[in-house]
Amino acid sequence: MTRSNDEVAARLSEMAELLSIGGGDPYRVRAYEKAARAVESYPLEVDELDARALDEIPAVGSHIAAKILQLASTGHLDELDELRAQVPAGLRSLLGVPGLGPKRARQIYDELHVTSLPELAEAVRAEQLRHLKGWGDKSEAHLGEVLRQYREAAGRMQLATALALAEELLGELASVPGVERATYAGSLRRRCETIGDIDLLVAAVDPVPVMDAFAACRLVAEVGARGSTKSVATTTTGVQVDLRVIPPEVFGAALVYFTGSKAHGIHLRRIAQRRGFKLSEYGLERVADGSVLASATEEQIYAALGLSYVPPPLREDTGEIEAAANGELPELVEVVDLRGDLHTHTTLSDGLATLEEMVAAARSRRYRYLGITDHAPLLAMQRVTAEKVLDQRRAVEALRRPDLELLHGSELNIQPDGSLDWDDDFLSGFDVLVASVHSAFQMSRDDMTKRLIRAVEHPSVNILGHPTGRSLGHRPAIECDWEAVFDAAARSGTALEVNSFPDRLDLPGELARLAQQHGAVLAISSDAHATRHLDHVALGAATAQRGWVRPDSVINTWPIGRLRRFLRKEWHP
DNA sequence: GCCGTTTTCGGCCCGACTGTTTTCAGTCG
Repeated sequence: MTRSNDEVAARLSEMAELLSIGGGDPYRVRAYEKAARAVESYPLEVDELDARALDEIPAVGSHIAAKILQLASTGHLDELDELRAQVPAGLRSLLGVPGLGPKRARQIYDELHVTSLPELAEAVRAEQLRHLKGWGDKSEAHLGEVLRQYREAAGRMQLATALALAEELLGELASVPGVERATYAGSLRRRCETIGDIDLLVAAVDPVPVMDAFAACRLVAEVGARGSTKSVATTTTGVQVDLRVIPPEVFGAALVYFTGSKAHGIHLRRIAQRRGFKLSEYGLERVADGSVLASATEEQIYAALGLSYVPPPLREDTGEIEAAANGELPELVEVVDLRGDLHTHTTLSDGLATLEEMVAAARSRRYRYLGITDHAPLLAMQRVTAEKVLDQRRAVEALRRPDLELLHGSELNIQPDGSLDWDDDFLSGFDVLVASVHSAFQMSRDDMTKRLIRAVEHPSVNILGHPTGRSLGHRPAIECDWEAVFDAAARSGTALEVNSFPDRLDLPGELARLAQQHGAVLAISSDAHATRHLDHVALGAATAQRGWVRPDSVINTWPIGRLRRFLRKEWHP
């Protein structure tokens, strides 16, 4: 929530939600939703724009422009304040529950006076919902299951949210006099897909000015506990942040300790113990005489334990310590290795940027190639037709330049039986095809496996898009025999996507690792629906790192010639 | 509330799925 656009978009979304609960004009609700999305992904800072510049934003007209101006100058919105007064606080949180829309949220409030998630869970337990009109025991039981999953995810934020928050705080702490280093540790540094709380580490001789600056940070709402080396704060967005101030000479040891994971740390300490050492957050010591072997840097500590340096995303005790001992850690793919992006959208389907804008953004990232893969017709909410797609292909041809290869493609929909949009002849006309599951997520494991294998084996399909279909904190992964799918992908020269969208990160790291072990290749893609979304590949690359993925396993690190041969299926493992 | 080779009003994303119904309402993507 550091960008003004994110804050404005959040207010516009809240307007939409409150209007929908209040039973307002659904088209007006949608107008606010669309405007929120457009603002969120707009490349310029909206609080620096005047009325005319705001009108340039798609889906923002004169009314919403005026509201953004009011927000920018006063920090609040009259109409939103009025709506908040009309709709009970807490009722909004019910809309976040999958399966509960405005109508049912309103119904539950009106008839059962439920205004919060705990009250909703209680109503489910008391079997009150099944008596409401349109409800039965099945829908009530289903809601109970959804609520259970929802509770498990609660209190954790997405990786991207935590990164932005941590970087903002570190920016303020790094400029405090006496600070030698400032970084984040914990699950955030390991690039876990969701983050519970944020751990910050600062190297400084005197902790007092650092703690003072921390308490004064714009994003810090209150400091709950403060000791001599540690402060615990809550941010304005309700996130817990632990700050530890460490003497510079033991910073490396502290970084190892607080980066974890717990299992990785235990394993390291066991190795230290066997060698007659003791490892703690203060350093690696010889037990016999208390002499310090290493403490200032992580590299020194791993080296003193006879290990090569273990990158944080690998520190889960899933074999990385053994590999480090044998000098067999993999070279990991990095975001700078990516030469292009093979899954992006434009205004032809549900993207917010035009083809020309996406191409310009790819060029400014110095990509060598870009795949344009708008949705195909079976995703009914879009209005894509074969004619529009062919028009787009001509537009792509016209934009071709030697510095940036454009690949014309589509994101197809895998039907329950594994079939795809369009016939084989039409499909063979594309340069790159992503095939994804967008519907019927609940199938038996066997049927789902057959469905995915049929799509993966289609001669024109190049990439299986967001394979598990999960939405973090919202929808679980589909049930499937992944090893069978990965084997089929390896055989047929189809890549598995590591989708970089913050609420997907799909494949997850552990499945990406399994895919690579089965000889399949991967594609790290942004799934960008706006120019700024292209940056999300940093999250995808981090997720791939957690899966031990090497650069050579990722098709969009390859030069264009090799990539084109792969896309034409002229590639054999 | 937005938007316009259907232009300043009257459209606006539409088909599938689920669970409840007996013809449909609500939700989702």
